[in-house]
Amino acid sequence: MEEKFVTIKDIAQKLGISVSSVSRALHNHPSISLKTRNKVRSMAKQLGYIPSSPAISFQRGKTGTIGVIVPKLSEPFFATALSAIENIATQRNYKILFGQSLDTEEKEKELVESMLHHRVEGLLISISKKTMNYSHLDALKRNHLPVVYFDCIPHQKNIHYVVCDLRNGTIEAMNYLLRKGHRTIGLINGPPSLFASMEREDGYFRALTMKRLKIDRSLIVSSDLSEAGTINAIETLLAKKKPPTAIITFNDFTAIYVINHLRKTNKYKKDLEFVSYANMPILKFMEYGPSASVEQFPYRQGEKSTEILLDLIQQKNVITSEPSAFFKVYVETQLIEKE
Amino acid sequence: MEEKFVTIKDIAQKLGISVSSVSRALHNHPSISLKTRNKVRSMAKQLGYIPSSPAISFQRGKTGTIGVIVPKLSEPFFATALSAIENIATQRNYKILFGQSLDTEEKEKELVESMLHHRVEGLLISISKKTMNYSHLDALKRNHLPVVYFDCIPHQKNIHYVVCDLRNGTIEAMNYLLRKGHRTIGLINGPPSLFASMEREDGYFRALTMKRLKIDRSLIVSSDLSEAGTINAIETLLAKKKPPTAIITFNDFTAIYVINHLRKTNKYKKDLEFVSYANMPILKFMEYGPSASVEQFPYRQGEKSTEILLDLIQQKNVITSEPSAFFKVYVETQLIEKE
DNA sequence: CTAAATTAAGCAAACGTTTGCGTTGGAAAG
DNA sequence: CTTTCCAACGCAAACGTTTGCTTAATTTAG
Repeated sequence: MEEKFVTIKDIAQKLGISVSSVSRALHNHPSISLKTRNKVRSMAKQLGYIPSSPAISFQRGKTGTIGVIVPKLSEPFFATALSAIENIATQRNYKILFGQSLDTEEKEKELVESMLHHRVEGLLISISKKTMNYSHLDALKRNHLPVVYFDCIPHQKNIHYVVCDLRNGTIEAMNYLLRKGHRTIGLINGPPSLFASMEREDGYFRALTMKRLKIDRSLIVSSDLSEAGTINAIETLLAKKKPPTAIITFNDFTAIYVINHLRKTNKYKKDLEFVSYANMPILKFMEYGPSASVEQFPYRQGEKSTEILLDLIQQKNVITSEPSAFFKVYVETQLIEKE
Repeated sequence: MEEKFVTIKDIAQKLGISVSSVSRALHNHPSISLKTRNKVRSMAKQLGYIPSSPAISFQRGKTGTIGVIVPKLSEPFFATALSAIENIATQRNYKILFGQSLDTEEKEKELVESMLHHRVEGLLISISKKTMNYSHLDALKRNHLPVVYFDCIPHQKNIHYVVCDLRNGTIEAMNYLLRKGHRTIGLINGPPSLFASMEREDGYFRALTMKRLKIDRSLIVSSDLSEAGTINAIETLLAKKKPPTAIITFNDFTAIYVINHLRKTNKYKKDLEFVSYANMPILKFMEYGPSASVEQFPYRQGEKSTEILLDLIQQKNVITSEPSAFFKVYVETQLIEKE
């Protein structure tokens, strides 16, 4: 009744040969005759032998797994990214150990530790938005573990990362609105602490500077990205003596919150235009939504970061005296206009 | 330069004591004096010791991981479910090994095998929609691996599963439409091979039977769930001499495809009512969408199935002669009406 | 003051697999 | 008939950790 897994030892015993021969037979080692090889194979099948990855990992010192840490999987961006990560990893015979930080520094720390315990061969991280202290990430460097950050990256030197070029994305978005004649453009940004917020703001300024237009800082308001916080933000903007005629919002949902609020309070005007980020697929079916959205290609980001990570792992397995170069990949955004 | 992980052997050597003492010291074993215990702890910290999970897993024959296989993570349902799975698993000190079948039987087979290799202690599977042959699942039974299926389950006896009660969900949806006066209700279903399709159909019939209304089988059409296939389906329905006044669609996206198509071809009528399944959060912000949607609680399904699985794993570790009972959990759906 | 009990530690086996090296037996070469 | 060579296989160590059993030193009891 007590089920135990069959080992090569069992096969060896049944066949009256040594374990090393069994091991070699299963790996098609040339020094094993075809006859025994076949005997071993059929006995393995008969007994239902399943090789033990833990034992193999242990003995070779390699686990064949990479760790992935994201804030929250229920965010479509990360779900899509993880989907891509799994695809690439599987293609290259790696398995995924997965964890979510839920945007807390503590859980992120625990996860990183746990990944180290499990001897993942590399780590893909999109860091928590609340992470201020990077000491747990330093531990990774000490252990020379290949790490690639994506989307949400720490403010550190000498790291590999893959991100969207949101600054340029924002410039594109601004140019789109400027081209359509808007001259008073609002920006409902995320929390100022976020790197993503800084990039949007930066792009916003750049676009105006490039066109030699003057900058009104009060057109930038910050939201905590909740529905209530966003409604607050839009009210602030519209209360201005000269309210914006177009607004860039932190993401699609932010835009939708705003538009929904305006419609409910009868303040909605068809000529108030919105541009947001993320380009959710559902967007093109929405009657009242942003007229354009900045596509961030989560799938590509996942793919690219995984490829880099796996390359780094491979590279690590060959001796090299070269000082390592650091990859900084910027995935081009694309402004998707609603037909 | 060649970084090797510090082992308890290293600690033992530095301190001139045995490895067993180090191991016990780190586990606060009573037969180790406080003095050596402290010496060991500080030396471990100083050398940067990180316990090797692979070694521990190997030696104890337990990996502390569960496997999760879903068709596609980019589907929000599975992303949300996996999010819940990870939460529960982490709470109970289990790690997640993750893979996607991409709705192909072959990949699913490979994944199941790989999970067996990795000696996961249990498996959570939502099977591929194209899986017809269950031989790879039988292998799991042979190895007495606890398995809980969720959402998409195989047509087999003696398995544990967690699903939504879509039959009742459909009855609820039907009653909602009947209450609103509709008497000719269409059903755009998914592929007939899907269990989920059968349940919808079953509920559809039941609802009509319960109200002693007559059944018109031609009001049920099947779609491959692509946009084109769905458009085909709606056209079939509307071409009838007595077209439906309300339609239940396989999911939210199906409904949206249909509505979008009707609006584009100027066939949209306000009184043609839609009810769908999934209740995507964005739905309540859509001007033209289903007027109600069947919430399937992916998060709860993920939670529940993980809890059951972990309980099964624990149970397995205590000797029991009782024949195992099989859990069949039906998560109640809820019809969410648009305000 | 000896015997028993207790405390603190060490020894060694075990987990499943891989792999360098050693050992056979027989065939080919001399 | 030796010697050499090769094919085919076995031996044993190693990977890092845990744990049952043993041992040594110290304390307590009688």
